[in-house]
Amino acid sequence: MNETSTSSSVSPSAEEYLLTLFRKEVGNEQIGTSKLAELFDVKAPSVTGMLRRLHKRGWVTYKRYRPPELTDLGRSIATKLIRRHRLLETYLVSHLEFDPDEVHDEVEILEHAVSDTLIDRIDEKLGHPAFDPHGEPIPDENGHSPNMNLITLSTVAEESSAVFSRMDNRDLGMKKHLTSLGLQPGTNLTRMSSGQADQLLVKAGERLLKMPEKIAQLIWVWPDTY
Amino acid sequence: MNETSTSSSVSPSAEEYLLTLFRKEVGNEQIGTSKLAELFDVKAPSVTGMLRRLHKRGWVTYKRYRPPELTDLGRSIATKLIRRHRLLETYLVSHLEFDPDEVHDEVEILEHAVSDTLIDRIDEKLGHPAFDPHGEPIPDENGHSPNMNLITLSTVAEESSAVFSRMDNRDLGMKKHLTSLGLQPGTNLTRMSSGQADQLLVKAGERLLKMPEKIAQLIWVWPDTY
DNA sequence: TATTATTATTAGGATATCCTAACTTTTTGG
DNA sequence: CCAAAAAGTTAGGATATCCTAATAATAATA
Ligand SMILES: [Mn+2]
Ligand SMILES: [Mn+2]
Ligand SMILES: [Mn+2]
Ligand SMILES: [Mn+2]
Repeated sequence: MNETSTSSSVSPSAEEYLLTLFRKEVGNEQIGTSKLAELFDVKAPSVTGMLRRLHKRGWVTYKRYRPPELTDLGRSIATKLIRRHRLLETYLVSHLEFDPDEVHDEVEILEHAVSDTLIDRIDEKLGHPAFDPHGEPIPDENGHSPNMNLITLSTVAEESSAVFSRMDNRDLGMKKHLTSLGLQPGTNLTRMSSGQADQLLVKAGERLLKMPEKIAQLIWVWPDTY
Repeated sequence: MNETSTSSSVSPSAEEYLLTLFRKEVGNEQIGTSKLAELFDVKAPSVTGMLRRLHKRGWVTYKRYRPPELTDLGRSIATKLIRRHRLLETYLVSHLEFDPDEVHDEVEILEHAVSDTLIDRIDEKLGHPAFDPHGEPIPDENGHSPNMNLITLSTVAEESSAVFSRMDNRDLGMKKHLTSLGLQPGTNLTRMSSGQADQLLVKAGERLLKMPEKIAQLIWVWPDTY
């Protein structure tokens, strides 16, 4: 049923490792025993032991004295965790007055305790956000990260159109503002020519909007390519 | 600093025991090894082992072959946990569309993972509620439960109103029945005069209900006092 | 009250996580 | 290229939780 079925349950500690390895992988970095030990505030032999267990479970490949790598299974677990983490951060910031800078520690623990059901409700409540309060992409239910080949509205050529995809949602005020103007994910936008340099003219459905260049730089769109 | 300082940290399992013992204590019940084992889905020797650890930590008194009792310290820890539990249930129901009947399992895990900060934010967001969605009292930050001068609906004078607070929730069937009639914790009820002795006439919102005296004896309400 | 049934404990192990001390491999830099 | 330094592993324990099998205490009942 579940394409990424876990088969055995993952402990919070194990989840922490997968999450960390995933983040390193995304950043094209590697991480060894002592860095992991420092990060988790444990001693090196504890890391060696955990890596052996993770390897036995099929979540990482591990050869002694070599930096560990995620397996496909491990990566799929990590992707789900990243989704949880980022949705939770987004929720705490937007619905519970957390500061983006203080939210991480709370979530580092919460992420291991919330059910899929709760995550789904939060996701809905948030309107399926694509980015967390730090601007990091939130993978969807299938583990796919939002397409990062998006361009900003400000780089769309005049007389071309594009589909509004997402905004840098670190700015809550802007989100409300744009929504009130009728700009939502999916809205088709056409950039019209405007005489001014620091101002765009954007057609959104019926509406014709004047938009400051600065705002347009924060709006990510799917260019109409063909 | 912390008047009920824990000194050592409490594991989720230990918390579960304290919570359970607290609930039994409130209900003037005792609970022994095998009931606890059944409740936690472990075998009896695991319970004995845990009770010895809890005793060593000073959270319960335990003499072999005798039912365990909370110490003052254990009770103060449990009270905080009850507060968390009930605030979380209240929040999930009122802000995340959880059904009162499905919320408990989620919270049973969450309660061990949320920080005091998050609990405070939730409490604020909810406006410092005194009762959870099941009508159970929520202790305040100091562990004091709201005054429960509840009376049964059957003792409410005719032509007086009261707020539905809780029902004897050992009877699941009745709960469903009342819910289907629109009676939930928080519902304002007015007892109308009815000619009959063993039957009440109750106005709940728009509805006018006939209710057997026996049922009314199981419904606890907050009388409209002024 | 004597016997039986129920309930609870002890003994002896397993697994997960973490530790210190001692040892090995890899990396570095002269 | 070879000896330190750095990084990583193994050996041997500790604690928390949980298990099965055997044993003991308490409660129920004839
Ligand atoms: Mn984070
Ligand atoms: Mn975490
Ligand atoms: Mn509950
Ligand atoms: Mn719990």
